[in-house]
Amino acid sequence: MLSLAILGFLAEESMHAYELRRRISDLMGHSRPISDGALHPALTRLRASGLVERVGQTRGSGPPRQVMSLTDAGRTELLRRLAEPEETEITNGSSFFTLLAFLGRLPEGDQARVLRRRLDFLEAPASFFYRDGEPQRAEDVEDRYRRGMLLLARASSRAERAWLRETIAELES
Amino acid sequence: MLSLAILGFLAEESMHAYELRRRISDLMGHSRPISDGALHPALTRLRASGLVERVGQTRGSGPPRQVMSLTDAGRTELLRRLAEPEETEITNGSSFFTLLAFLGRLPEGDQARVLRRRLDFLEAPASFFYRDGEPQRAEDVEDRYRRGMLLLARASSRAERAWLRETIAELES
DNA sequence: GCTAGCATGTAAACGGTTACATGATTAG
DNA sequence: CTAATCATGTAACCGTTTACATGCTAGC
Repeated sequence: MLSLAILGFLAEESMHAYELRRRISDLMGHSRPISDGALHPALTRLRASGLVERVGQTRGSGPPRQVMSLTDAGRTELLRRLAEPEETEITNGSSFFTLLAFLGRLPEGDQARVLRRRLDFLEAPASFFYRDGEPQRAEDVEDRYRRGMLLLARASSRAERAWLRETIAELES
Repeated sequence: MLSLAILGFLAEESMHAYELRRRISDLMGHSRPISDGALHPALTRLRASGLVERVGQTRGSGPPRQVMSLTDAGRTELLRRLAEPEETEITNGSSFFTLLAFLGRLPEGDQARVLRRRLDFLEAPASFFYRDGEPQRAEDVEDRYRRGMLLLARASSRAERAWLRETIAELES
């Protein structure tokens, strides 16, 4: 998920690790900035796989500013990961949102295919708060907070489904 | 987060690790069941801290069925963690939802205090998609998917804030 | 002169996933 | 009889957090 965000942002333009960290934090919004202990090792792994390159701009003293860029292999890998997301990247809300942020880089047909996978998942009965095959009715949940969770989760799901249908329709027109 | 869910469910009743796993998966809904490699070590840690006890029901052969129960220390710790959640448990949506599932165990005054913390967080300008101190307008976001993310995140936030205000008002009446 | 923000990195500890290993019980 | 589900656990691997360590630059 972090590596996808790195590839995605570097596809837009080359930048320092520090700038990358700022953008990734902005994207996730809410939760606190990702740590250096996550970012730097992730970049090291991506460099080791040949997906990311870096060029040091030496300064008078101290460590040189390192500009990170995507290699051709990195660009290919980004498109592959966007076009053929793993099951958990469809299933897990925050992973899917990371994917969405860069989906515009794909050809429109591929975009629609990914959106449809997410829609199918959200429409599947197993997806949300079913009990014995029947959708659980909010009134049947005694606890106020469990009821609240159910209502909020359903409202989000409904809004996302509406947006997905609309966007798929736009892409197909 | 996993340990909180374990303490919360065991406060309702004693049960096997297997049943615990089923309930935790149901609670999180969408994403796949938590793995044994997460659950068993978590239970071992909770036992080591004296928060959970287990009693083996020996069977003819094979490993005995282990019934897990909360100790008094475990009950105290659960209430403490619910009443004084850490910043990330307020900030991170899915952590907060785990907390919510067991919030009803707290005295109502404490419940309201926790809900207000979450509401304050959601109302803070830093919370969602601000740009240079100004709320970012959806029309200004060129990319269709970034715009969608913004709209969906705002809709969820609005719904949750409404529910929080309503619930806090109910608790205070 | 100092503080906040810019900038890069390492190491230990922690917790989760995946894979492995085993066996009982229940329903078709 | 056999597949699915119930049931418990370990070990290797992986990525994240937290803490540590360093130094530049711009504004007050």
